[in-house]
Amino acid sequence: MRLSKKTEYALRALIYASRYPEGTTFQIRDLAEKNGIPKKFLELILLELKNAGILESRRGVGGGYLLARRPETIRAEEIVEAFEGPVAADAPARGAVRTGRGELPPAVSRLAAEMSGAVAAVLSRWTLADLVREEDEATERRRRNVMYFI
Amino acid sequence: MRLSKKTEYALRALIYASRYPEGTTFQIRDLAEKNGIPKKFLELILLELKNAGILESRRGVGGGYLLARRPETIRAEEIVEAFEGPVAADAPARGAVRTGRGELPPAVSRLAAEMSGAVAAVLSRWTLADLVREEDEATERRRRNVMYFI
DNA sequence: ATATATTCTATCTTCTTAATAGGGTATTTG
DNA sequence: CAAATACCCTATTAAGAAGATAGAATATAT
Repeated sequence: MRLSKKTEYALRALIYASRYPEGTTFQIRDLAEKNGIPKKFLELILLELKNAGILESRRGVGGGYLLARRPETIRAEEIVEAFEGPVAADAPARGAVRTGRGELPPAVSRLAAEMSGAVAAVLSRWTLADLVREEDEATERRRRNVMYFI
Repeated sequence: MRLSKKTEYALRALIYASRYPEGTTFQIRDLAEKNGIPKKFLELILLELKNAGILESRRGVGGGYLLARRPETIRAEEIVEAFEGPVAADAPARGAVRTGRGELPPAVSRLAAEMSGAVAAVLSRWTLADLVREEDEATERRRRNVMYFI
C-alpha cells in the first residue's frame, strides 16, 4: 500500500493551487520552494496534471499555473489515476497483479478486484475541496493544541 | 495499486495447501512445478509464511509444509501483511507515503489512511477458506461455459 | 529585444523487486 | 551409521521503476 512521490507532490501542489483566487496563477518556483519539492521534478508533475485536464497554464511573463476547474469538481480519483494508473475494480493495474485478467487464479484476481474497488470508492467520494478543508481543520487543531500548552 | 509477486505466489501456495487433508504435507518442488513458480523463490516465500505462523513445516524424508491452522481462521490480511507490510488505517506503510505520521500534509495523510483503511476492511473479512471457495466456483463456472459452447 | 515562465526530451541515479546460487541442518529409513 | 530427503539460511545478481536532474526550445508580456 503505497502512493508514489509523484502522487504525493501532485496532491500537495493541488492543495497549494486551491489557495489562489480563481483565475490567478502561481509559479512552479514558488510552489517548489515553499513545499520543499525538487523544482525540475515538479515541472514534470504539473505538466502531467495539465495533460490530465486538472491544471491550466499560461506561458511567458506573468504566467504560471492555475486550476482548470473548481476544487469541488476535482475528484481525488483523477489525481491519483494520473500517476498510479487506473484504480477501478475492473481496470488492469500497472504492476504485476492485474484484476479481471485470466493470467491469475480467479480467487487472487477477485481479491485484487475487491481491494481496488474499495480504494476506488474512497477516491471517488473525496474531492480536492475536501482535502483543502481537511488541511485547514488540521492546522486549526494544531494551533489550538499549541495554545493549550503554552 | 499493486500486489507483489511474492504476495501472489503466497496466495496461490496457500490455496494449494488448502487442498491437502489436514495434517498431511506437500513439498515445495511439487507446488513449484504445478504452479509454474520458481522453486528457490518459493522457498523464501514459504519460509516467510511459516515465520508468520500461517504454515508449519516438517524437515527430512517425508517432510514438507502444511497449514498451521484451518483455512477458515486464516485472514487474507495476515497473508498480505506478511509481504506488503502493515495495511491497517493507522499503521505506517513501507513506501514513501506513511499514514498518521507528520512528514506529510495532514490532508494527504488522511487520504492515505482512508485508502488503506478501505483495503484493510476487505482483507479482514476474506479468509483463505473464502478464496478456496471462490477458486472452486470459478472453475465450475468455466466448466459449465465450455459445455454450453460445444 | 528581453526577461519570464512553461514545454520538451534525454539522461542519470537510486531503490525495490524478482530471481538465483550454494551450501547448511534436521529427519527418516534401511 | 550412512544416505537420501527436504527444509533452512545468507548472499548476490539482474532488471526495471521511481525519483531526480539537465539543458535547450517555445511562447508571451512589456
